[in-house]
Amino acid sequence: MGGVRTALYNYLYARQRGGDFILRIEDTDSRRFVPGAEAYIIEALRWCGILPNEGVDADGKVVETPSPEHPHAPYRQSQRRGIYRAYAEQLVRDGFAYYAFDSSEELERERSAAESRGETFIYNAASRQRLRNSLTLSEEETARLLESQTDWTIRFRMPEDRVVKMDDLIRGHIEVHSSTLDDKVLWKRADELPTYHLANIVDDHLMEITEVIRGEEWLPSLPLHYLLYEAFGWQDSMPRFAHLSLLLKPVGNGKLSKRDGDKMGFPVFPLQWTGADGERSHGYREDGYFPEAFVNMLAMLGWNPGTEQELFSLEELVQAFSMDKVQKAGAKFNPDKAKWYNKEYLRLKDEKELARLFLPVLEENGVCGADPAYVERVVALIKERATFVRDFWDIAWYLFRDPESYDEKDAAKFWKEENPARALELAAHVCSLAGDWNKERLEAEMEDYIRSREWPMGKVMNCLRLALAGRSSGLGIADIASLIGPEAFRRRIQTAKEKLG
RNA sequence: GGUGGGUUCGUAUAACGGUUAGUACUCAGGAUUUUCAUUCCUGCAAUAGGAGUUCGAUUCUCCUACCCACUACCA
Repeated sequence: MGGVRTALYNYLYARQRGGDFILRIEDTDSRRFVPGAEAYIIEALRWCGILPNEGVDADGKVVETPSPEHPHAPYRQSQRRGIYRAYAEQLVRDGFAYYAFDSSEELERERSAAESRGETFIYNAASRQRLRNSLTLSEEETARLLESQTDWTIRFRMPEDRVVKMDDLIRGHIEVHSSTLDDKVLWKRADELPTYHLANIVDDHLMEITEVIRGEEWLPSLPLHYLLYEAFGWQDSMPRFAHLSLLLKPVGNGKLSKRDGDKMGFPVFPLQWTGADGERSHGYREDGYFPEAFVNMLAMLGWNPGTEQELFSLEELVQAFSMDKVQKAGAKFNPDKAKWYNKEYLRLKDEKELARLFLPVLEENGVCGADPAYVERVVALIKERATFVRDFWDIAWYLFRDPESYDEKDAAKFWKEENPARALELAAHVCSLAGDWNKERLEAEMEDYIRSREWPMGKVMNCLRLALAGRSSGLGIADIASLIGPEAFRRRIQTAKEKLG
């Protein structure tokens, strides 16, 4: 959800300003490769209608070289691995980076040693002079190690005493002192791949990125990114940054996690996702949410239009979106509001579309070959009672099949005294009516019949509903009768007479 | 621990330094209805705490508290 929201804000911002929304896959950690993840992202964006107009192809085709449709190809960093090393070495040459030969074990030792002293180990100006790197080793030794070892890295040489001044589109001006930052690894010899920081800056530059809208977890890296643009001499074309607050769990503290959804019964993924462990997580799509509702809900989580309008189409969002209305604080996700949005969108849909979506649900429940026109009439009557299309069945199953049993509580409450007899008499009268069985006429006839006899309307009607629908709650009797028609009406009355007595 | 970010009803949010602090969701009542649902009406409920600036602070400044993120050869 958080990822979709970030993508959405990027999309809205880009489209509003006539820019391009580019999908780039940042897969520089070979150990964390997840099969199917990229295809999942593409499909999720497509379901949401948040379409990148440049980037990896939707069909997963591998684009190797730039072309008019793919001016900045390739778009997977794993396919771009060849370009990063030269940039990293340029920084070494210019004195902004250096080769580091410390093994993970050595660094681990440093960390635990610092911890036992109640301090935190930090690889920067304060410690790099006593560690094994090209700044402390001789030129010959460095050359030898570069040649003989395969696990060295290139680290950024964080300035010792600088105040890094930054601007964020959402948070305004921010300052951080460089002494609190560390010498981040930029490139790893072991897998010939850059880390996020290097790859991101190089690619953003090469791809002519003008705005970076990303999650708040990146804010602490922003000074490093500023310094990298500076070291490359690209500060004039540096993109503008906006750091979005996180999506928080509905109750308690902390960011939204997969667990929260499982526990409270709401999806946290746009689409159903099956992890490597075979565990399946719910998706908004599979749970019956409309993509428009999902997107609308996400848009309003951390942004507001400044008006009281709550329902926005994607196009309206493109028009209305503005970065200065984006909230700085994290937003707790509210599953009830998500449902409310779906309900609103459901009633906005026309009957034809809803009937089409209802058909498979009917088939699942053994109703095959339903007449589309009939289903449309049903849907028109019940759509305001539902949140999801799948609710239709619970609401209106008795418009497709005869009840086989009767709710015991309802029967005990209504099927007593002289009311059943009256209901049956009324039913007989209705059956005797010749001509058109339309709702208005049936309603008027029944009302007249009951009123002229001074019967209790509710009690009699509920007996009829019990006979027709198997329970006392539901649609109006005239609605039910006009829909199921005289034949089914007679049959159900007869069955009720036999079964309920 | 350090650094950075954040803080208005339970939740999402609104409010040129001047409002009875508004709206939506949820919840509770009521009206309408042949029941249920819808719809409509009403209600509950908030500026984290403390200083300061000001005639006046939700809004500006500082301190405190609390929350979050980061602090990897992950992104």
